[in-house]
Amino acid sequence: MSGSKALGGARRRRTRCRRCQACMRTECGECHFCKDMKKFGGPGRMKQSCLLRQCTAPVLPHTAVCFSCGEAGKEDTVDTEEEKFSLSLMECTICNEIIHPSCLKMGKAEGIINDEIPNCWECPKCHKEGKTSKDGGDGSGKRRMDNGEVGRWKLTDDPPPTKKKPPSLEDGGRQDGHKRKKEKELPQDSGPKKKKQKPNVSETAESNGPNSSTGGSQGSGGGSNSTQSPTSTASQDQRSHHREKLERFKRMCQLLERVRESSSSSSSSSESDSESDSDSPSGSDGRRGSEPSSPVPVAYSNSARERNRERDRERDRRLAELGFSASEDSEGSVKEEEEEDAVEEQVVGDKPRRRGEGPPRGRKGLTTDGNDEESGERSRKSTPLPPPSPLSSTQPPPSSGHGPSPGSEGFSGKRSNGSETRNGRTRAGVRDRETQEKENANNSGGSVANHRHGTGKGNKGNKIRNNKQTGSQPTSRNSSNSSASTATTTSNGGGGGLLGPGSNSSGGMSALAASPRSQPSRMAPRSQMMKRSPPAVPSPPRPVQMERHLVRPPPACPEPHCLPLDSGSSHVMPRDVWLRVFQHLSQRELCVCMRVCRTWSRWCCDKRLWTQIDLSRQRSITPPMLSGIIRRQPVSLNLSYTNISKKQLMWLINRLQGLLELNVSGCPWSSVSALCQAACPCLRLLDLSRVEDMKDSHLRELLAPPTDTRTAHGESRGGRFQNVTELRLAGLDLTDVTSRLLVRYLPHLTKLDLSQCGNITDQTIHTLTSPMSPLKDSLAHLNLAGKDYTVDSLAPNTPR
DNA sequence: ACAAACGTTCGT
DNA sequence: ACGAACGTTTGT
Repeated sequence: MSGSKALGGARRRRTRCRRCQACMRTECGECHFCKDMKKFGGPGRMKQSCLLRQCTAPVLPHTAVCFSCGEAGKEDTVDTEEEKFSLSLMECTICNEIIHPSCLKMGKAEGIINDEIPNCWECPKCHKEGKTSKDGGDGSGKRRMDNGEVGRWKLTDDPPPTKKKPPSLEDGGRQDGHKRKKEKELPQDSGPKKKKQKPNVSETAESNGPNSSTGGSQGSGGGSNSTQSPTSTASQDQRSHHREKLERFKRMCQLLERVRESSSSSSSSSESDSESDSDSPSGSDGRRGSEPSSPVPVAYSNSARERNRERDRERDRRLAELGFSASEDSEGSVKEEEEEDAVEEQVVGDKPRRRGEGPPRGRKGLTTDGNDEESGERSRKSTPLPPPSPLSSTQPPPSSGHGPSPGSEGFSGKRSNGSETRNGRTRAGVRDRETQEKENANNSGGSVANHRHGTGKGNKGNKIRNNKQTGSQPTSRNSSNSSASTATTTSNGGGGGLLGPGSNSSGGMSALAASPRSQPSRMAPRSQMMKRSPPAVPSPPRPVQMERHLVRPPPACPEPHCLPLDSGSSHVMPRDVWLRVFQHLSQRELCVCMRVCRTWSRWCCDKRLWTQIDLSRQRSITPPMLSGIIRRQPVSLNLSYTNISKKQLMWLINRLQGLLELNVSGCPWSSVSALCQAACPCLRLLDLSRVEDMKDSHLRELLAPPTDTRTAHGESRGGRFQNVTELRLAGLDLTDVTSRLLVRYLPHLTKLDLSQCGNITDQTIHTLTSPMSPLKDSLAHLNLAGKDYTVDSLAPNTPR
């Protein structure tokens, strides 16, 4: 049973935070999982939560307790972030142990905090041993997941498979025996419980496992000897488990995408933030504090006691090994940052790092996310996405956006959340800053990874540094990474989480912001990261698939209001003034600025500076670019003449619920068709000019409401883009059929561009201006250039 | 005790 | 690699 526990404690499954937007949302009733629910008329076999309700910051259950002292998280009892961090329960992604940083003998500073998930880190012990997620130390050579992903966050890992139990249940209910049952369970039918072959193994494992494993060698990884074989089996298993988790996430993400349509109501993006709830866990804290020592987890039922004993023993051993002690903290240890920072900072002059407390703690930061993700993606797989490409292309430097609050509609809401997120993050976030920063950095770097973590392989050594760097100054990190220190990291993800694969990544960044050209490198990614706060995203471990990653928009975290100088004083120009200056810079230039110093990096991520993102004519749209876009949550996105794939576009659109303007002109219909499965409730401007192979039928698919009525949730009836007021269809091979579609599905159209549409005739004009047309009054601008029309047709209502 | 839903395993 | 199924864990 508890096999899993081998590690630290039992592995605890995480539960929803209940605070993030996703958690607060209602079931869509349309996704696969909802449809499976009995409440929606399904069989109830899948037992999965609605795709739109996937918690972005799953927390440790209230029953989770410290492996060392057996008590729950107590962060609520203290005020400072540091203390909160020390008293909160942290779950190691590698060994799965859940412990109070303050109960570690080793310096807690050595741990690498994973911002993406609350209360998640790579414990000092594992970190020290080099176990990274990936590499693991485990020695494993084992399989681990392959990717290394492992590292990332896992929610829980252990497979508890153990339990066997067949009790059984429900089955009866199940009617049917689904296949599985049949097979395994056959014997009993009713009972079905499936599986569990493991019993044998597992049992042994469990029973023994723990012992053996734990005791034996590993101790889960973690602890015990990691050195030794840390995980040998256990670790491996765990990893695999991790992997699975990750995969799940991916799936979810994918599903989300698919589902999205329906979801119109809420958007994914928004979620982002909120989650952090960092505390959530904390919330949990409250939980029991009881259990003194017995670490044993609740869960185990059966042999629990015995196990417990064993566990205790193991625990002790492990602790001993680890050097845990009941209370020591060692915060002190931090040190490191310096190096890293040094580089970057020097460059700029920023110095900020310490803001927090002396030792930087925070590592994390989410900062990286975007990058991380990206990198992660790449590194890991690339499958889905197109290969990273060099951004180089020509691209116009976009002008910077400025719109003040633009994003508003969509975003605002979301963003606001973002802030929450922070809060949530608090843990992370807060800590971050202080303590965590360092850690974060790691994370971030790594974080980016969580997923990355694993990836981070390279990191290990660097981790801290990187992390810190990243964490602390996201942006800078990039630079640093790329440039300086980094090299090392860079290679893998190390450094990068950010960039990930070196070249690409850099490219990515640049792409986003600047586009390829010159700056090749660095910047971009991180910039977004800056935000640091957003913790949790469930990021999919996997690198590649974009889908999985949930890229959260940068939280609006509190930013420094002044620019600290080396002298210790602050620059005379306050943030507001600097922002005014930044508003006059192009995206590319902003990217450059972000590399200057941590403070600038953060300032340059101000949403107001990125309301418009122009990636037109970029040869390739890379994962980093995509996540960079998501993080910035632009109000206006120009993807014209890019080779963005359908999958990428779908991924993007589903995460930009606040997008007001979208330009996909010149893109192939095969990609643009992604919009047929998306929900863009806020979209006001859609530019479909010169979309390759676009026909009337395609436009119908695009504008018509989702077939699913259900999905429609109401709005849809008006059509997927019913709120679009400006539509550009220049240069398309459309016929008069189109006009009927417009009249029917775009009732609020005020500007229409039909220039260079050779097959449009007077009929279109008549349709648009007929008494029955809602457009006869609303349409204020109509461009029919490049076409011959009769004066008469234009005469009537249509304003021209 | 129950509903929800997490994490794992199985079948394709 | 995916998606489905389902045991088990969590929170009420």
